[in-house]
Amino acid sequence: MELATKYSPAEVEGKWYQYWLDHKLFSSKPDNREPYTIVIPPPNVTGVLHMGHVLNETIQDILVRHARMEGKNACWVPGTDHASIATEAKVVNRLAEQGIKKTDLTREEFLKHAWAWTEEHGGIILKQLRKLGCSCDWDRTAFTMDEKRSESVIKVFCDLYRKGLIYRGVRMVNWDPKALTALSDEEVIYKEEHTKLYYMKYYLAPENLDILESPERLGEGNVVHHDEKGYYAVVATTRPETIMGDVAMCINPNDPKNQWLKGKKVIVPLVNRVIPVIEDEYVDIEFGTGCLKVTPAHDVNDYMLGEKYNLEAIDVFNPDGTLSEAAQLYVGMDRFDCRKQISKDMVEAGLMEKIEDYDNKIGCSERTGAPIEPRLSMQWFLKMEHLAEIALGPVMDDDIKFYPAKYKNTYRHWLENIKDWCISRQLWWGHRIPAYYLPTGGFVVAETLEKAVELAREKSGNSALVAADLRQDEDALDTWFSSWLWPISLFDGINNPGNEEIRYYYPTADLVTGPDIIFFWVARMIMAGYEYEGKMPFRNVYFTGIVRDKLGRKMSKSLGNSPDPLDLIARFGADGVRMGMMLAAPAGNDILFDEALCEQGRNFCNKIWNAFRLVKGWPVADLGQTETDKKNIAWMEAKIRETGAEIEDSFSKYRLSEALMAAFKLFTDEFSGWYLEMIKPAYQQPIDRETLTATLNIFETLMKIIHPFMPFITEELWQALAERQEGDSIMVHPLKVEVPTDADRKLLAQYEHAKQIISGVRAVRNSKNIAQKEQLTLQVVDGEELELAAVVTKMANLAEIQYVGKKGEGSQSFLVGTQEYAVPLGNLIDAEAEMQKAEAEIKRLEGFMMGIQKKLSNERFVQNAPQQVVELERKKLSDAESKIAALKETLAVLRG
RNA sequence: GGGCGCUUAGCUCAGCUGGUUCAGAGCGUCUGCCUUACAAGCAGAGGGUCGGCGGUUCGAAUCCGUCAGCGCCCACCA
Repeated sequence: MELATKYSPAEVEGKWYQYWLDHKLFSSKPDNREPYTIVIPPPNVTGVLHMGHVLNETIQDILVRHARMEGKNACWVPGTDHASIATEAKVVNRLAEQGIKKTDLTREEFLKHAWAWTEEHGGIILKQLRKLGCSCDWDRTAFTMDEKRSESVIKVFCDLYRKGLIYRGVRMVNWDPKALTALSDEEVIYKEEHTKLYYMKYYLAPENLDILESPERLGEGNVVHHDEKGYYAVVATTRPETIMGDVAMCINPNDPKNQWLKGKKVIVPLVNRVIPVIEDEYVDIEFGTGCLKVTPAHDVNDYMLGEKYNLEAIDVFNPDGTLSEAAQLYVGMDRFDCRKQISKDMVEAGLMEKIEDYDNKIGCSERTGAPIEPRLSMQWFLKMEHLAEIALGPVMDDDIKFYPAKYKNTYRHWLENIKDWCISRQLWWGHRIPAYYLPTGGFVVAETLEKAVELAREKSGNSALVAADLRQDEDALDTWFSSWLWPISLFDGINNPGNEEIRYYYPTADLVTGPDIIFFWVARMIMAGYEYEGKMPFRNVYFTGIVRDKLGRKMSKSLGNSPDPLDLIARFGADGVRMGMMLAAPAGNDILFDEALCEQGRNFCNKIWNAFRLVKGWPVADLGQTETDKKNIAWMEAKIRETGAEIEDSFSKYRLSEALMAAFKLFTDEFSGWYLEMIKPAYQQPIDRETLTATLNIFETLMKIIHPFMPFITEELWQALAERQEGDSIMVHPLKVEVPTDADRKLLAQYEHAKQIISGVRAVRNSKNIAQKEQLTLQVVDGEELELAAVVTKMANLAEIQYVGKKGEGSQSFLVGTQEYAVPLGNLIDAEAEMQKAEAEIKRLEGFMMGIQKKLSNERFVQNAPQQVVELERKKLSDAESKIAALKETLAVLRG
């Protein structure tokens, strides 16, 4: 069999993925093995694969495949999220392109379009995951809006309603004027913006003017403004367009500047409405002028004041952010246009005291980016107190472990300050709220229309009531109201409590996700988990970082710095991309992604490939095995146990990049660089059968170790290493994890010493420009016989090893530990340079010794430090002494 | 305004509860090699007073304080 010198992933990856699918190798059914479960964070159904997914899904696949190689029953459940607001926005946009307005459609018509869009684009991303090698159990593919999941959501809503945890009411919510829906607090992101602070004049009402005939009588500290038109207070605001909704002015009762305003009335500029001055300590005396305009309909704090002082709320905006009839002025104008206009009008009318630059934080919709409008509206809420309570302890007590643990703080802070969750959205794409309004007023909540009718009859006492009399709530539920059930609903635990699957797979093992959705999703899944299963939804949460480019910038379409994952896979292979991504991904940090890392991944594949070519290319013969090769094999096996233990340790800490690096070095350095070179037969000479067999076994073990990271090439080579049955796969042959023994450690140390001798000889070669082919002599100076003489001879290409009392003239020496070795080179030696080197080294060692001597002569050190440490220092000292002695001898020889 | 985290080689990072010659790894760089597995490779080498200052200690990259720079999260100052 002729093999190409370069590995070509394209020919290999598709073939094996199909093979895995054909033989259902990712499929999982409950059995008596230990389960290992991961539920995928469902990507948006209409999304496409980006680098963030590559990171996230690669990590999950590594964990799943690793568990599978441990012999666990690994189950990775895939699926997609309906992403209500994002998808609805996309559908609305597409309809707009066709000249169709959403408002022209009925709910049913719109949903038809939305489903069509979902069918068309849905699942693309799942197909892309296959290119990456993800070993999901595709038969379990779910969708947050499929039948089972929808049923679960509705059931949970009804249950929470009956428990009294869900209520409906008019509240101040975050309104997205672009998407025309309410949002939860978590969907609002704050952006720093340069805005203006407007100082507006609120004239004193005429009936109060008499009191101010002699303002100086009001006492010290009052700041009273007046101009030709009269006396006025100044209000600073960032939102002049809301003055039409002003119903009061508020001052702090302890504010000396504004004592004169107590009990007075002022006139809203332009609007000319007379409003009272109220007093509340909420007002910050230092900010602006200490006068606050109160607009209960358009600010959360003003709303609170309104509640407290029983003020009217005048809503001056339409849902889309234009001025409403209630505003009376600027009706129909957009809120931001209105701001400009009103500012201009007030300046012209002499009602503006001044305008200052001001940096402000503006709340914006996470999805549409539109600035949020605080708005009073009727919404559905979920009470969070109880749920927060049951979700806090398990994380703080590490029943659920967070990696990195620092997110525990974030989590706690959120839960301890949690507010009720606004779960209704004024959208059509989503789970429709199962509340039904009665013709006579009031509503019932029920899983089905039939049940609703029943309840409605009871409630109204009208037994003639039929389905057509009921009107279902128009709103849909927040997407996260379905996502939070995901680990349960995937195993149908809501509809079918205690079924075999939920009992077997739940709690799941690991959740891999970004810290940006810790509140949206992670925390809420924990709540739902304890509320509905009485157990955690997952035992560990691995928070990934954000994928950035190598300059540390976030990847974004506008910057054009986000590579297309499929393109990367085409160029480097999926294994190469997976490795590149993982090398860049230390746990918990942001990922600075660089294509060069995929190159390293590709190169590693090539390395593995060529090692395979070498081993497979050797002719075999029954020659009998040498003792040296037996020992070489034992060493390699010990090395595998040693590194294997390290890798397992890294896995247990979720330090996957470290595990991968260890596997990489094991294969490249130890196996390819040392072991294969040690056992390699001379050119065109056969290898003995025993050594070859052992080597193939070692190769197979290495493939298993690497498999979780690079599934394709390891399957390809595993299949080629021996005759395999159709349907067999590397992934159903678990890797036995063994622990290194004391004998292993002894052997490893022996080889380590030998490797250093070999490196020493190579360094001599390098410094003297001696060709690799030229055989050298090695002298062991005043030392014992080398245990691995044969290995050293072969690897360093020696003609002979001599044991000498003193090294001869014209040789270059080096130390391994305290043992001196020399390579005779005749006239190649530059005595002068050698002497200089030796002298420099002596000087360094003497300095080193002085430090230790100082330490050892310090009585407090000798007394206080552990005996072990003191001993070590003494050994360092004696080692240094003997090294210096050897070097001095070298000098003596060089001097002749 | 609160809270958290980070700063170690040119780059990206590891160094756990202070003590092995502890200052490390990968990549990059430099030098020499197209040595019949692999130039997508091999061999070798150079490179950091562990952000600054102060403290605790026999001993600090590691613990404490402080300053500087960077980042993240939370919060109703209009």
